[in-house]
Amino acid sequence: MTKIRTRYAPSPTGRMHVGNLRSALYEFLIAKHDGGDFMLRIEDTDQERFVEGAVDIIYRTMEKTGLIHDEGPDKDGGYGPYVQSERMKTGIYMKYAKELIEKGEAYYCFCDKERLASLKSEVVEGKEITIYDKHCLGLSEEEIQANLDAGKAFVIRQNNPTEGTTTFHDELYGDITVNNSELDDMILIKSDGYPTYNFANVVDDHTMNITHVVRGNEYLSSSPKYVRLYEAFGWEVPVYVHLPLITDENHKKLSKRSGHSSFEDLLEQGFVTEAIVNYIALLGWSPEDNNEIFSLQELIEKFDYRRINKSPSVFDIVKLRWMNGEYLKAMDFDTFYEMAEPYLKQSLTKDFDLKKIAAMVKTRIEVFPDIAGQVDFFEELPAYDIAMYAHKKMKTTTESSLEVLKEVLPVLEAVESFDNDTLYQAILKFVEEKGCKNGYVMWPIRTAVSGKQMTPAGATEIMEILGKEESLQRIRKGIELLENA
RNA sequence: GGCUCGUUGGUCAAGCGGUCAAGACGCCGCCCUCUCACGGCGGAAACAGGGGUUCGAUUCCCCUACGAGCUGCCA
Repeated sequence: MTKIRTRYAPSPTGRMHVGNLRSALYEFLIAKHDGGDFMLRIEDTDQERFVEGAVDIIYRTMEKTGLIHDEGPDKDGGYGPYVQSERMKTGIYMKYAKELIEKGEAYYCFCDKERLASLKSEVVEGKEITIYDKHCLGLSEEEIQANLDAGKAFVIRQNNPTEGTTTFHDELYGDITVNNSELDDMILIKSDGYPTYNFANVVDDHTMNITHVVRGNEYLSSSPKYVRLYEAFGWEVPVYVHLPLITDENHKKLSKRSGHSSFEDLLEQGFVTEAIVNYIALLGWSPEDNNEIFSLQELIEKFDYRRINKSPSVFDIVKLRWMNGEYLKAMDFDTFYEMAEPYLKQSLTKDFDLKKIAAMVKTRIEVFPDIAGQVDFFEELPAYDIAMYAHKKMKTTTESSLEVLKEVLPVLEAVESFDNDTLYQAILKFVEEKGCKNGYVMWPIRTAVSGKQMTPAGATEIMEILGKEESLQRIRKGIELLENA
């Protein structure tokens, strides 16, 4: 059995789309699960869509997610160059295109835009559909040469048969057969001399010895044309694995509009890399057991591409949030703190013990930006409705709260050390003397010092953070509010 | 329009002829508890429809419906 070689072949057109990231992940996993090689190839044949800096994004993302390639532009494995624009300079695409012309599998086409536009076309859903009529296939050698000599712009098109059928095999979808009459004579070499994706992809995959071509489902219906190319060359057809699409909640191809279509979007929204990778791995694939939390290493061990689902899956940001929360809970505290600190500092400018606050918040947030809404009250007591003092389950009312607050204030003033334990013990003692439930006095205190319905900690922990002066002041403020009611 | 693919709870997803049709997220309830969260327990919720094949179909075949993708000198 030959060693598996897969490749991730992105176009540097901007951010890393999660669909592309998942392709890269699966390509990586398929190779690594089998001890194979994973390579990176940059497909920059479209100069118009090329975005400055996009290549760096690709490198950075691969490194951050741990999808380390064995070969690539920066790691020559003997199959370089690994950037298509550089490969083009070697003349490789033109050479192979001419080989196909000689075999009668491709031909020069000198048709200009006007002629193409005049072709019988149909407009469906705002898109114009034309099928090339093989007009230039009828050109004689002399005519072609004359055009070439005159420096006339040309493209090279694949010459597909108009009869019969073509079948190709996909590991997931099985055999797929199409009528050759459906096959358009797609362009192999563009008029600017660059190869199209379709052609460069085939030439590169073959010359780079790729054994498993793993790519998005959007290529499924054009795969027969690729297979024809392999066959025209007399090359061995690689193993194809087409991946199901990832869609948004409206079941449409995940687009920028969703707001979370790229890896960078997700990082900006406070997700951690490991959780993103984990979640994405599970979009379209599931392990044999019921586990859901996997490190990259575990994924490598467990990944079996035969278990990839065929149907498209919806990217569920809610579940990703849950999973991110799981990662945050499992994270060791120091790492968590390091990541949380910038968010804490954004909300808290006073001299608080941020580590203690971070610890409170760790099991209560799903993504870092959630921190703000959890800790805002430390910074400043919000304006609140005194109706909050009445809580059915705690059996408190505004009246009882006022009474409790007034009674407990001296107790708190008398506490020698204003820390959680001491405060808790002091209040417990008060509760015992009063003969009521804990919540009956804790609830009013917590409400007074936080001004919030819910807080990431109990009354005593909050007071410890706030300090004696601020805490007592907030309680007095509560008493004042209740008295004026 | 044509071609290709897909269709199990709201979402992810197991299942690969015989199951009371797993599990997870979310939702609801209960417990724990100084609120919330965490954690624990429980609940509601699905095989798109119609024909076959078969002793028996979620599973195999066909049709319909719906959805998606492709139909670019974009990938």
